[in-house]
Amino acid sequence: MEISARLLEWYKNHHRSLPWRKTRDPYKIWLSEIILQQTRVNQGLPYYLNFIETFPTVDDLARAPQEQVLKLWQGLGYYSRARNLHKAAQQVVEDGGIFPTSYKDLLTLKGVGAYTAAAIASFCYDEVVPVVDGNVYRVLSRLMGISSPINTTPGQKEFRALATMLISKKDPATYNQAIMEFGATHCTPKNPLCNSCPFQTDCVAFNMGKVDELPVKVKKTKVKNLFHHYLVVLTPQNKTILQQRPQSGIWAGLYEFPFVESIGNLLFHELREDQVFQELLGGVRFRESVYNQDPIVHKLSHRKVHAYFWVIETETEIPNAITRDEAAEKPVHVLIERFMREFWNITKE
DNA sequence: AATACGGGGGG
DNA sequence: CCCCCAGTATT
Repeated sequence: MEISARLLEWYKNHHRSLPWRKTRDPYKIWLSEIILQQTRVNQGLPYYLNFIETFPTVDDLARAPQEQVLKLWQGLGYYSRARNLHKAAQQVVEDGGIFPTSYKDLLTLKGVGAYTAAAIASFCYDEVVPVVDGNVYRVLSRLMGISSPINTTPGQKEFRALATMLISKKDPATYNQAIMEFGATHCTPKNPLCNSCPFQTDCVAFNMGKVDELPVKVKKTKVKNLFHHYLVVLTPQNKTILQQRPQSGIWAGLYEFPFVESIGNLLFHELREDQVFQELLGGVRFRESVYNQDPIVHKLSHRKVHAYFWVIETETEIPNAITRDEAAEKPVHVLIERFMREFWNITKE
């Protein structure tokens, strides 16, 4: 039997029931695909449900304030996805509220690349274009015994060509779902279920005992250390200060407490002399206390943030200070979210 | 062709 | 600790 036919047969018996598989609404498909970029189903699912409930249509999403979109995205990571999502919704609305209906046209949407365009085009419009995601690389590299690195241009070109040959022309939508689902739940990165695999006799990697060596990836992200000394201002009226991060770079556009960045550890008197501290609190009387003596380490794939939180209780009000409730409305990254949750529970009267 | 961009889960 | 995840945009 053809590869595609066996994949479809496997999928029929083993697929999970997921909300975005019950619809052909391009808005919902698109939203789910953006959320699922570099994100596992279990992590993305609650966000998907929340978005659909808050923004039932692309029009609702397009008209929302960007900050609301970011707030709903809070905790998911890769926040440019949320900004691009919002932008793309506005693109669609400006075009009359109808999504592009071809792979080529879908690529014009912000945040929609080769994978996502193929997913929407096949799922919604039965266009015969293969999805090539992490699952597909893994399944195909093992099945065919291909050791070309999956993160180089020649390697990706090779896998794309292969995927184009294998896709079912009769049912590209289900085929694309099937190969990804097979990679996600059966041909997994670690401990794949080879003993119950419909491709066992054909799988080159299995027959050569190289399942755990494929796919091949060539990279190593080096981690950069960052030291952030956050200034948690508390005024007599129990207000605090949040500031917005720049519109580019890590955590772009999210909010956090003002902070002093350093090369390593810092004593309070050094912190106090820093320009950031002076511009924020110069001339103000306060009482300081450190919230955490040891750094709170927040690890990302390419950063390791060593965070210290200093509580600065001022004797007078500070301009631009906001209430606790107002602060809770701002989109923040996970490091700040966790601190706020702990700290506000502690200081709750 | 490389690098930046989050956060969580599995082994 | 290291790897991976329904990738994309930018340099």
